[in-house]
Amino acid sequence: MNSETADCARFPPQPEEWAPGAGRYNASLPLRTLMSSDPKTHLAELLQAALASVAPGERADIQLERPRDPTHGDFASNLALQLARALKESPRKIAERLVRELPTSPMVDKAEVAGAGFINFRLAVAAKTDVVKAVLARRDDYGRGAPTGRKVQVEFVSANPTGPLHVGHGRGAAYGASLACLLAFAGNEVCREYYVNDAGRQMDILALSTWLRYLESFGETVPFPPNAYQGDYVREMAAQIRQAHGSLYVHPAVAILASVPPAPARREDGEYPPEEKEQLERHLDGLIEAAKDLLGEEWMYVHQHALTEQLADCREDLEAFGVHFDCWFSERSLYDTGMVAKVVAELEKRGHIYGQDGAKWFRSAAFGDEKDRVVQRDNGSYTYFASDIAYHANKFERGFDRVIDIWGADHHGYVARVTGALKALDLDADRLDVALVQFVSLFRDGAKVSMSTRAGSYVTLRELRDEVGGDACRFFYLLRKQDQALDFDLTLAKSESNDNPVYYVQYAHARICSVLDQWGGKEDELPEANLKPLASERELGLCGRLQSFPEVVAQAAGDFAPHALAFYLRDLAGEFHSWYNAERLLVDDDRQRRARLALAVAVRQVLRNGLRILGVSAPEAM
RNA sequence: GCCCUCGUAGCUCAGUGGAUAGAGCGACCGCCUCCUAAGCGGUAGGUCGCAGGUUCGAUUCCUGCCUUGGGCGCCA
Repeated sequence: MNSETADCARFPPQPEEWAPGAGRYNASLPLRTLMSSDPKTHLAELLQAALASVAPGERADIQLERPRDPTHGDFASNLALQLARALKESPRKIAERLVRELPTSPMVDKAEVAGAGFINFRLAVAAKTDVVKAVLARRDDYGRGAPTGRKVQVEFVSANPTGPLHVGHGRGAAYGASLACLLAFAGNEVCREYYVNDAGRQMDILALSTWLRYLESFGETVPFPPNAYQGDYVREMAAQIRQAHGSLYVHPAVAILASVPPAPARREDGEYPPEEKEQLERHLDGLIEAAKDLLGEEWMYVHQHALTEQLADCREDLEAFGVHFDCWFSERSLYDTGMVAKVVAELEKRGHIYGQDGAKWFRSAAFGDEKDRVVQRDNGSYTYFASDIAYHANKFERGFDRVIDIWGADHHGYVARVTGALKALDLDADRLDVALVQFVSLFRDGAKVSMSTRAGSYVTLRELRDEVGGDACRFFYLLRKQDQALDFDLTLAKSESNDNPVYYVQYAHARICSVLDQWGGKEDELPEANLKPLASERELGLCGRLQSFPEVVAQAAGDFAPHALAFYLRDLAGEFHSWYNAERLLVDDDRQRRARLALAVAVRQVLRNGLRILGVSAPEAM
């Protein structure tokens, strides 16, 4: 025991010693809470006690961090620096007094004042190695947060079911799935939802595209609009319909075009001036109207077929990517149940709607948006915004404590209007979080892969998975904060080499499995191993890393930041590899061998728990 | 033009109101008769965009400027 703490012999402290009546510290706190087995919590309690003694009545947010520099101990607190102003005393002096008043603890080897007034703690060896037992006891649950009782909804991907998912959707999928899993692991009840935009114009365009391809196959060729869906999957759906129903839906091309505004002359480069673009849109809408008129009830068959087909494809794609949803929520159902009309009426009742130019406008500017927005057009149809309000109102009705929307960054202009609408409806907009996912650029051999949705030349998620594999996809997507643009290096993700960070982490897991195989002993005896032999700097460092896993989980969940977990796993794997190279695990000495294997198994467990949250597999051999 | 976002090592990126700002890749020098070299050790590499301000302390917070990307439809 260090001389600075030698005079601090009152342990356990008597409550009245560190909890004066005027103090805010809870004197009735049971003593055993001072004996938290988690070192960080324990240190915070010790500091709280010292604070109550040094500065009765003073309240402070006890912060403990793990210093990067090992000479700064295992934990450091800036408590004295925080108090300097209030106490009008130098931080170092306060720190010295705090250290003097610190209750002694078997978990603390040394507490010393350093630098500007930091208090550096060095833990007793046993306090570090005990984490191995905790990990081996809780196994798959190590790091799991206590149930919060909170219901959280994460809505993500929600791509229009009008074609294959592309690499941008893949990022949203990887982020959303990992975030949902992370939030669940942190103790929340999580519902994963996909909002299906099955009511809008885009779906009509897809149905029209399919029908036009179908007609083509019968020789009834209507020039295919450049702003319709170009992909081959449209032809496939057309062929399916033809196979199932023959010529049932055929109408003469001339009859279709009769009432439709003409399209502008075709431009091979696909670049149309603004007025021609508008003309194209009018032409497309005309075709949709004509299709609806001619097909009548049968239009809905084509529409439904396209929707079902694309949704199934999308779902299959996501499942193969390890992304699952608890709920697929239909936009159309919001219209069918009258929810959209109801919510607009409700806004109207509250005086937040006014009419102008024949349309209904919501006063979103009064609720933090840049300007007011139309919710119902002059032709009586509702805007996408209207159904979005209804959808969010519905989410809140379902009783989630927290609603998280994961949107493409190009939707960021919608955040203000949606939160505005919630406020206007007297709903607690603070319960809504919108996480914006930035764009993805693919790089192959250092060169950017050009993608254009317009030209239909985008790389699909499926192609990406086929090329680099699901694990590398998930990991690479998560290696970058979601609100930052991502450069996805295909060459690196594909390389089965030491350059590839996903293999780096997985390899650590496989290595441990391999060592255990060679050991051939009984793994279930390891939790009882005596951990005394764990004493090297690397071993104790690894213990500290394992100890911080629950903190990393909690922090990452709070920040909606699964990438923090990916970085943690890379660090953990790195520390393991260093240890593995420096020291043999399968040493002759049985006691030491068991201690090391116990630590290795604990590392493997944490790698597994972390990888599972990220949706990456933990292979036993590579 | 207005709003938001970004700027950290050659490259790709973490990070934080506090101690000497980190990792991976690339470069250079080493390590397999030994538990998987998909690994490890070491060296080099920085005015944390620029200028002010708040603070005991700013790469972190605030303001301005420059820069990156995005948003500003009765589109979805």
